[in-house]
Amino acid sequence: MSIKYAILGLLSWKSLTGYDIKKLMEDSAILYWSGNNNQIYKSLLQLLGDGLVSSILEQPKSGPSKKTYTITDKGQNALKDWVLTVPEAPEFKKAFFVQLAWSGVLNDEETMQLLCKYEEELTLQLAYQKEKHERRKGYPDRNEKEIFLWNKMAENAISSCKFEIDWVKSVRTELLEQTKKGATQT
Amino acid sequence: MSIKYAILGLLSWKSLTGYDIKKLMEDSAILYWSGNNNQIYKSLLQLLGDGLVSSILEQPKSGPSKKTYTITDKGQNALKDWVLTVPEAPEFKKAFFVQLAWSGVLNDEETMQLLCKYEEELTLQLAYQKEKHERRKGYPDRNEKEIFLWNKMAENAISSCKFEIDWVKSVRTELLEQTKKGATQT
DNA sequence: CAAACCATGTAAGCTGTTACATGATTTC
DNA sequence: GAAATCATGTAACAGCTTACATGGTTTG
Repeated sequence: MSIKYAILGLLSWKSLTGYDIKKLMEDSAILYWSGNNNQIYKSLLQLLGDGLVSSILEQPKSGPSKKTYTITDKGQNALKDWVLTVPEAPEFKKAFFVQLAWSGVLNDEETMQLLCKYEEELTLQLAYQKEKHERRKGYPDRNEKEIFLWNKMAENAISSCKFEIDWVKSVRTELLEQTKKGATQT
Repeated sequence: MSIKYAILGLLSWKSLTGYDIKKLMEDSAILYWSGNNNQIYKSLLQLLGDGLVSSILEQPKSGPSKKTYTITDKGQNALKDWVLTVPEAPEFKKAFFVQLAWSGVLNDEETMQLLCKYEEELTLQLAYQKEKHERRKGYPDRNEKEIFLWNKMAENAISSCKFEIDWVKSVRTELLEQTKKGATQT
């Protein structure tokens, strides 16, 4: 469950509440989880049970009570150990490809419309990623290297979208050419 | 559960057993599931319950008994309806980025080694994708459009790997330059 | 005074993986 | 005769999402 290490990483930057973590995850291009309560609050309890974080309950005079979590030395070590583990290859889950795979049941116009809709989704996604990158609010910037890597990763997210848009555009134009050729031949 | 439609799609091509489907999924770059029994056999039972497929139990004189599944008219319609639904944007789950995000705890050499290992994983992945594409055994090729699209999708899988490799290479060289600069300045 | 936000948590359910269980047949 | 393949299925569990439940505070 690498979400635990995502949380641990955020806490290595500064002490946070569950709610803070939720917000940071929602707004992050890199920490790709949805930021739902269930996972976050459960993970925090587990981290606490494992002694990787400690918590302080605060009861301000005004406002709701909150638990602030802080990483422990044991947590810092666990994080470093995990960071050094052999990385996994990325997972590209392109559900649309499953759809496109069976587009044999469609006519040319329907296929084109499907490709267009995919491009629209990607364009939305791209705008979303760019916005996240430009806001860039409330994220670690402890040193030059960290700033550099976070920027590079955000750029990667943006370029991945662009790459996919270019791909779908090329498929559309090539498909159009094929259709024309087929029409003139018959 | 889009795996049901992945299965339905395969059955729209030809009648298959659960075991056939398992093998096809394992070897496919597009149908990204692991091809585990649990999901496939359960999905087939559900599809049967919904009347989207029919099954015939065969008991050959030699060899194990097998159930061959065939798509029904209702199944064909359900597939086409699903293919025409609004596509989702792809999910890029790059677990490595979570690791790299907290590489602030590492020194420069450790960071470099981490990036190198990621590149190795990607290189393996690329070879795997290429091999899948070259074998290209036992997949639908009902018409020119279908062949074209399947090729384009396989190329996309390969190019996505290449894109990621290029990214990690550029990060490595830029990071090396920064380290040198920092070293000469101090 | 309604909507949005702060803040914590729980319940139910879907998706997906690894591993287990069984048994026949084919290949080396 | 051991290992791989064909063929079906189940059990246990990890991961993730939506929605529910509660209640105070701030903003428009």
